[in-house]
This record gives sequence, C-alpha cells and structure tokens, in this order.
Amino acid sequence: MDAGPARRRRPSKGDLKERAILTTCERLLGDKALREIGVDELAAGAGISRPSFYFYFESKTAVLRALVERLADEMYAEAESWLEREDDSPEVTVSRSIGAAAQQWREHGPVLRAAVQTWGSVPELRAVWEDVVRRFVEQSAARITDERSCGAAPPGPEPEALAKALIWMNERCFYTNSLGADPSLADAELVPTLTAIWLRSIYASVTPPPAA
Amino acid sequence: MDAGPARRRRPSKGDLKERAILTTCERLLGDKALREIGVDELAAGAGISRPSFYFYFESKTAVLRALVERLADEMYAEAESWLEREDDSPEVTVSRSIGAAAQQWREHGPVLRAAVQTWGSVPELRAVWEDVVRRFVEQSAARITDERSCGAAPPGPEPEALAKALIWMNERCFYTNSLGADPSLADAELVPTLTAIWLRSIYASVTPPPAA
DNA sequence: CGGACGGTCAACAGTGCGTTGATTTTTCTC
DNA sequence: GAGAAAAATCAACGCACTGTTGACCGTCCG
Repeated sequence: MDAGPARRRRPSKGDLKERAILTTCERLLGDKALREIGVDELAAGAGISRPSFYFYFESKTAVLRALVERLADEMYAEAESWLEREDDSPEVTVSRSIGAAAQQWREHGPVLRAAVQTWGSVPELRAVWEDVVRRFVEQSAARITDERSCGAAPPGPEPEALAKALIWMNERCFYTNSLGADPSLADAELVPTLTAIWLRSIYASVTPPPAA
Repeated sequence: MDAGPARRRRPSKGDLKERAILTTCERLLGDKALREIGVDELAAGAGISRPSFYFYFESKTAVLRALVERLADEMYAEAESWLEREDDSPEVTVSRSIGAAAQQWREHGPVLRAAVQTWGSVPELRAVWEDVVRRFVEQSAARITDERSCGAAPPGPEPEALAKALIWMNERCFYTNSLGADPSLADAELVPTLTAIWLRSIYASVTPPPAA
C-alpha cells in the first residue's frame, strides 16, 4: 500500500500467468468490488498460490492499474477519431464520440467501474485515471477553442473549464449507469442526453430533440 | 459488513460519547480516507477503548452514514430555497442554488468526499446517497417541467434525464474540486461554469459570459 | 440492600495482507 | 546432456485490523 519501488525483475516466458491473473481479476470484477476480492482468489484463478501472486504484482491495486492502463490505450485510439474528421456536423461528431465512450463502458464496465471507485482514494490509481481524464479534457478544450475561433460556436465559459465539467459529467453518468444506480440515466437516454447537453453548452443552439 | 439487524439498544445519557465519535471521525476525514481510519483511532479520539466503540456503532461505515444523514437534512433545507422563490430570473435562481451547494462542500468537504468515495461500493451508504441525489433530481426535473410548460424554456431532452445528468455533473465537479484532482474546476470557475451549463442546457440561450 | 441497566474493556478469534527463505523448475550455455 | 544461473513456486510466518465474548463497574430505583 506504500507505492513501493519496482518489484522483482520481469519474466518473459511464464507471463501467461500474469495474463491469467489479469483476466481473473477482470472476471471477478463483474461480480464484486475490488475491495471484496482477495489476493487468494486472484491467485486461485490463475492456478497459483497466494505468495506466488506477489511474484507478478505488488498488490491487487497494481493488477487494476495494469488493467486500466491497457484500456487507456484503447480509449485514446478511439478518441482520436473525433479530432480527425472535421467534415461532419457538430451533432454527428459529438454524438459519435460519446457513443464510442458508451461502447467502451459497455465492453469494459467492470474494470472502468472499479477504476472510478478506486482512483479517489488510491494514489497509484489516481495518477492513471487523472491522466486519462486530462487527455480527454485537453482534446475537448482544443476543439471548443477551434469552433469558437472559426465562428461555429459563440463565446462562453473558458473552453478548458467547460471541457472539464462536461468530461466529468460523462464519467459520472457512464459510471452510475454501469452501476445501475437508482438515479441514473437509462441505456436508451444516456447518449442522447449527454449529447444534447454538450451541444447546447458549446454551441448554445436549440438542437432537434434526439429521437427515441 | 453484512447490513445486520439492529445493534444494541440506544443509550440516551452517555451519547455525548456518540457525538465525540462523530466529530472525531469528521476531523480525521480531513486528513485521510475512511479506509485509512482505524476503529481504534475513532475510539481513542472519543476517549474510549476499541470494543466500547462497538457499543455505539456497528462499524466505521455506520459512523459515516450517521454523518451523511445529518448533512442530508441540512442540504434538503438549503435546496428548498430554489423552489420557493419564483420571482427571480433563471440566472439568479440557478446560480444561487449551485452556490449553496458549493458552500456545503466548502463547509463539509471531508464528509461529503468520504460519502462520494464510499457509496459506490458500500450498500449501506449507497442507499443514503442515492436518496440525496434522487431528491435533487426530482426537484430539478419538476422545475424544468414547469419552466417548459410556462414557455420559459424550450423543449429538449426529458426533464428527468436532463436533471439526472446535470445533478451527477455537479456531484462530480464538486467532488473533484474538493479533492484537488488535477483536471478539476478551480474554486473561481466552479460555480460560474456549472451555472452556464445548466442555463444553456435548460434554456438553450446564450447567457452573458460569467465575470471572472 | 439488591438487581437492572448503561457503560467499559481485557482477552480472544478471525481474516486478509505482504514477506522470508528454502525449494523446484526452466532455460541458457558449453 | 551436465551444470550453473535465472525464473517461478510455496510453506510458514508476522502483522494490522476487525468484530465478539464475557466479566466488570457504577448508579439509579425500588
């Protein structure tokens, strides 16, 4: 729990055990929170004993970190696509980006849920997650700035500030939806509602009510 | 941890010890997360031994629940004021409500932070926090519906859905701000930015950029 | 005075984490 | 394919923290 120095040297052959631990963790996260998962379960799932687990990972939060870092790469790649195509309308671009995020949450809900539950109180995870969020914020802020300077979007709050609020809104809404929290957006209204808020916040225009 | 039945009978005289536990917990939450606080610290802070702690509370999460429930009452009272006065402009009403929430977070940051960190993975807290959020959502949704039916606000996403997203956005932005997360809204931009997003999302009108 | 009840704690039992050190298995080299 | 170095494994241990048991003390009331 003390963000210690590097663990033992990295193996290269028997790291399919490492994979086994990761996939076991991902599977178990579908059922319960990280705090309810024991190191022994992770070890058992990978067919090794508890002490052997520590040969591969420092702790169970290190396992989650590895899982999240792997996902982060996927997410960045996915998000690139909203900066690339500048030919589409704002409605399509925003809607598609948010839809892509929704897709990630659908595919990797358990891991993302665990990440969100953990980053606030575990420094190791916090750095990773803040990094993920920061990239999305920077991307969005840059886009907003562009849209304003070319006249497509009217002035408003600082692009950076606006982007921070909107990205955190998405994080929270995807999380609560994935968790099945009681006040949470249903699957059908998730993307349309978030899209509408983004569009109105950035472009301050009344958009056609998203079709059901 | 198993949401057991009622604890020992409630005392009425020496419940200033109970208070002592609560205030100790609140104080310690200023320094560290709940998971890093031991029952022994809570007991020591109240001048009793560890087993005695269990005379007053089932667990340390029960302490947090008590703390949050007490706060919830304050927050409801505070929030009433945005439904009562219908004479002010939307700008003033929304801004004042969000400012009131910001005030709560300034005064009770540690407890609210702990609540947000905990509710997602601890059923006991989850019910309490979902209740708090639900009330805010219902209030906001009702208000949006009113504003639309009297023509002050144009049509848009389902009022309920819109309110959910906006309330969760606030929760997350106040939390990240209070935590000092890296991508987070600074104190000065917190209320103005959130206000701008609420106004644009509900009224779809360009509002004067909030003064710096 | 006696016992009922609010309040207290020493001692115990359990669980889960992370480490040590000796041991087995793999791998690489000659 | 012998033999040393590195990779991988685990029994046994110590520790930190949680929650419980059962006996104990005061005091208020009949």
